Amino acid sequence: MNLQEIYDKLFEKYGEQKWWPIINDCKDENKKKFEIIVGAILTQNTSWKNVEKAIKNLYESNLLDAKKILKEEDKRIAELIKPAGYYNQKSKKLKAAAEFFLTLNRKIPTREALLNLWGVGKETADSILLYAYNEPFFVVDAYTKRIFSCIGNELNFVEYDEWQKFFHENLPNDPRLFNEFHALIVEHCKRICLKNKKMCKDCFFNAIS
DNA sequence: AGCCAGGCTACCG
DNA sequence: CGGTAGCATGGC
Repeated sequence: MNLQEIYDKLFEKYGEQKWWPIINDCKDENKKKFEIIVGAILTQNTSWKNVEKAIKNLYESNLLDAKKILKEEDKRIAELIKPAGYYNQKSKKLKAAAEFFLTLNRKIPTREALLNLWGVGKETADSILLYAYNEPFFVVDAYTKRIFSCIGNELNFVEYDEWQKFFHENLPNDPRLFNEFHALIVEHCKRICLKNKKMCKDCFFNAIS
């Protein structure tokens, strides 16, 4: 199975995922981008359910806004994002990202600039580029590694960039496809491709790969 | 009760 | 350098 076939199977099974944004509708592109950046940071090693609560708290305190985040005290932000875990670190990360976002002045950030931000590593940088800016960067996370270590060509790259290169070289350069593909991978891993392998018997890739 | 979640940084040898 | 402890909540 090639990547396109794997994508088609997942899409057939789970359909369109519609990840972001969860609060702001599409009226204000700038706010939408910032919400996605906040989500990308808050979800680091954390279940999305908890992140949703944190984002909702920020929204209800009128803090889903770069300028307002910057002015607020770390302690207050930490309190609001508590459900997302690591709240002391993440409140600092949000401030660093808010400051960066404002200096962008509505331009698209480079991957290098994002990686220079404290609190942003490769996966978060690529998530921001792909989901907020619609730039064609394939997001590689623990789920991606788990599923592709198992199905298809049983990939076993070590470095993040090697994983990403494989997807970039074997898929059309289409951000919309990258976006949906990553979301579908996550969905399949939440339901079937578990760490404890308890659901492998129900994996529809078994019969194929 | 213990493991896991849409990682990253700092520090250690 | 490569490896790993620390960060922290909530769901199952």
